[in-house]
Amino acid sequence: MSDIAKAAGVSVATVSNTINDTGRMTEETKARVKKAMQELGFVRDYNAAKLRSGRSRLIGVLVPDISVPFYAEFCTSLEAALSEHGYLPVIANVGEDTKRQQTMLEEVIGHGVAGIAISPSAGTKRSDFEIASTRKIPVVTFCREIEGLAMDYIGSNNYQAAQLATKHLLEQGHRKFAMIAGLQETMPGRERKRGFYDALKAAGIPEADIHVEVCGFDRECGRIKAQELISNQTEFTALLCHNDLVSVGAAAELKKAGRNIGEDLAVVGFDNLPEGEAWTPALTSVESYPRTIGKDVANLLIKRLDGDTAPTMTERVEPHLLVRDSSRFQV
Amino acid sequence: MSDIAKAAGVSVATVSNTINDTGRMTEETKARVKKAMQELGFVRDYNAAKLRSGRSRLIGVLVPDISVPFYAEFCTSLEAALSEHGYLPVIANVGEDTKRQQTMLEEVIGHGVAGIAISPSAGTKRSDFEIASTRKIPVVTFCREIEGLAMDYIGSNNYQAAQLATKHLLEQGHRKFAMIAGLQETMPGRERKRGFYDALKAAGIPEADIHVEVCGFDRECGRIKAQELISNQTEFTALLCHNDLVSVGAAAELKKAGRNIGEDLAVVGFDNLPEGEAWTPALTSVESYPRTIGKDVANLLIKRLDGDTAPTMTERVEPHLLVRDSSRFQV
DNA sequence: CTGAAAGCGCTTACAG
DNA sequence: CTGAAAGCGCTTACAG
Repeated sequence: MSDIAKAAGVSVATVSNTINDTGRMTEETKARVKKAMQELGFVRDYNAAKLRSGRSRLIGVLVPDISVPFYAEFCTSLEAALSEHGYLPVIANVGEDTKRQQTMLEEVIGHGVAGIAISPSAGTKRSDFEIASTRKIPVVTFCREIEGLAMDYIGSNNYQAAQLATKHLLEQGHRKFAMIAGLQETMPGRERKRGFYDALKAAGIPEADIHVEVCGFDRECGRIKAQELISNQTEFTALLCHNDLVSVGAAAELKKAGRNIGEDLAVVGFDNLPEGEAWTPALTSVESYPRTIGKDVANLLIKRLDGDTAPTMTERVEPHLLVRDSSRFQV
Repeated sequence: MSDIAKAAGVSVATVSNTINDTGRMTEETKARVKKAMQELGFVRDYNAAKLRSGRSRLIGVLVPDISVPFYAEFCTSLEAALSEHGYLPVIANVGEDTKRQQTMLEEVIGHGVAGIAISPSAGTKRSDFEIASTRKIPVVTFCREIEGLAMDYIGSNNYQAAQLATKHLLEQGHRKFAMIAGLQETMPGRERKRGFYDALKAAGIPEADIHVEVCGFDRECGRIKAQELISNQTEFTALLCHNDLVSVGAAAELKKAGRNIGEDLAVVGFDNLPEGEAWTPALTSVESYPRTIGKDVANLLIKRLDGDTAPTMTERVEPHLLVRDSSRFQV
């Protein structure tokens, strides 16, 4: 910076003022400085700036696994919104591990991020974020709502999503239900199951006709749980799965076992993955809008960084049911 | 750091030496310092460290779009390998825009990254990387090989992949071919087309029985080009598509038009997307190993950062054909 | 084995 | 409107 100050015949303070456009100098001076920057190929050092000013343009993003389509979509949308405001994401995959989450939180703070977006691992406690709050680094949580955390949160309304799906199945005339629910240690796992259950109870479906299996989040566990349903000869005409990955796995097993999906068996999932739509029959799904969530998380974070001190907010994005051939028929 | 020096009754130099484990002090001193760090909740400031030492633990990652499954897988694997060595990725989506690529390159360098992994946009020139080479920041390119760039490159062997797929189709007895090729401004677009074409010429297939359409990379353009093939009444029993997204789009149109995929028409794609496998019939695909590429890029970058000055290297990961129902039949 | 001090590249009161 | 100087939190020769 002193090089370019020399070249332009001004002081370094003037160079800094030009870069940050504090508007304290004449257009003529600015132009001269900018010309020198061009010629010398100047690239501002954000690190040094942050060291002095305390302000940073990096945002820490902690997700379980960015290769999961939901998070990939989320990150793309978050990155786009951040970059519009001059911010850049530092992304870390933390899996389902609170230890690693703590390490990466520290790591990302060590790198001087201005704010943090995090989908907290199951078992996260309020105190895990002390390291950020001490430093007044705003944190926005998403997707995994943790009870009693009292922090900014944006995610889809999982309870409502499950109710939508279940009511649809009831409307199609189903009376015997099964669900392959996700990990009950996570909020989406619990909420989707609760929505399913509540909708059935409200419709007067007896316990005996509601069967729930619990598993993880992938195709493989859909397959395994479907096999169990088959070998236990559980009776059901409607199957709700925690997400479309589980749906695809379960549907494949059920098809193999001779069930006609879309004719005598309805299968419904969540998250609207292309994979479910590509299936034959196309699988009904509840869209949960990862792109909306990504954009909203970015904007909330930026608002907080701009000094917004409005009370902690919780936003639950409204889901949308996409009825496809796997559940369109009437029983 | 001076606080913890005071607490431990040592100088800041000793604290720094403890953190960086330069091994210059007694275990006893180290223990005392570490205790003070714990108690005061010390988090090292990488920015300040980088400012003084010039060393950084951030890696810039520039991809077209992280929500494309191939790149999502790539990034997960890259991140895992980087984080094993204490590095963290700063990720930017640059689309297909060399202007934005230049901006983000500068941005990422401004944030003090130690190295850069980039899938260069079509039209990237050697001089676009001057900004990095001037600063001696190692750059590893991937997926998009740019001719005459003379830089480290890791990607899949697209030519070989297309040959694998085409030879398979020849072996199944096909004699009339169509291809929906990807953008010819990109190396994968050109190489997959060239591999297809060369394999057919080598087998003595006449020009008249080779039909090539060129489009983008998504389902929609697969759909559009398939419609064109149908309305032009192009004759073919084997269709090769630039990737599985295109395959799915094209296959859907062809099915609608009454073609029996897997019986009188073979469809083959690339990248082994779950979506293609979920299709009925399951679509044959060539796996191109994004996770291997991600890991290798990370390791090469780290080698370069460790001072490896071996000549520029090019690695082309060998592809693998996955034959599924869409092309298993004999003509 | 440990400490005092300079300096990395910026920003920011403060003075003029 | 512009400049001189201090200081952000580290690392690193250098001295002891």
